[in-house]
Amino acid sequence: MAKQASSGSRTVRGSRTGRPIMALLDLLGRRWCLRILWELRDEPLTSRGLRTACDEASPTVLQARLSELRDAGFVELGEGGGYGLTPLGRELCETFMPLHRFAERWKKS
Amino acid sequence: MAKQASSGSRTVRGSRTGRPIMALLDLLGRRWCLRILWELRDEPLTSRGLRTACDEASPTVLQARLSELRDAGFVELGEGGGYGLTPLGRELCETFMPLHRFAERWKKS
DNA sequence: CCTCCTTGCTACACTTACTGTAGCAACGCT
DNA sequence: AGCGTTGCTACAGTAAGTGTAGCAAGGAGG
Repeated sequence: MAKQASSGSRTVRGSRTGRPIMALLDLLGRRWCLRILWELRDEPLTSRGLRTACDEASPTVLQARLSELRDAGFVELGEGGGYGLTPLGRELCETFMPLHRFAERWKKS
Repeated sequence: MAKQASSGSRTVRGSRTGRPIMALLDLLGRRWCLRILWELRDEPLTSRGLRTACDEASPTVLQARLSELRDAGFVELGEGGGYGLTPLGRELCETFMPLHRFAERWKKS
């Protein structure tokens, strides 16, 4: 799995059109990505804490997603350890908050 | 790939907790899922039109995602052909609209 | 009727992505 | 020194996605 060194030119699947929304949809559409952002929504977690929160997902993917999310500038690793959202990441997470309500209504269908 | 017959008990990865938000995050986190919803945002598309819009993604996955999205009640197949969003799906799509703006700002980082 | 084109959809071999388990070096604590 | 964390990685096995080809059904026009 190739890692992006810079956040400038993201080589993401299905979006060589240059439209940033495509790059974002692609990034968010990777496994555990949305979940990670969701679990970090209100407090930083250690890598292992995150793994627990994410239903014991494989550390391989989790680490990969965390790298991608860090490259994207949504997540950062605190000095004393533990992953947390950057201001940008928090902003993105806010966008998803309506999903919670939607999901509750959706269940009842 | 197992299809869910009912939308009642979704057996989705990483969310056997019963929390519908987890099921939703899992569903949306599958490849091309967000993109499909995005491409259908303002008009129905035929299966081939959708494929074109989705950067010539494999029809196998596209068809799989469409089945899942139909089971979830977000997408429907019109009588004269062509996939479109259901009212519920449209509602979900509205939730993502702020992403567009966010993505534009994100690009500039 | 017959061809032609489009519809939704599927088969299948190939490649990539993810899983699950184990384990690493580095740091702090007692 | 001996623990118990931390972030992170290796690697074999399995699941998921890709790419190409092609199906049956339906409509349009000859």
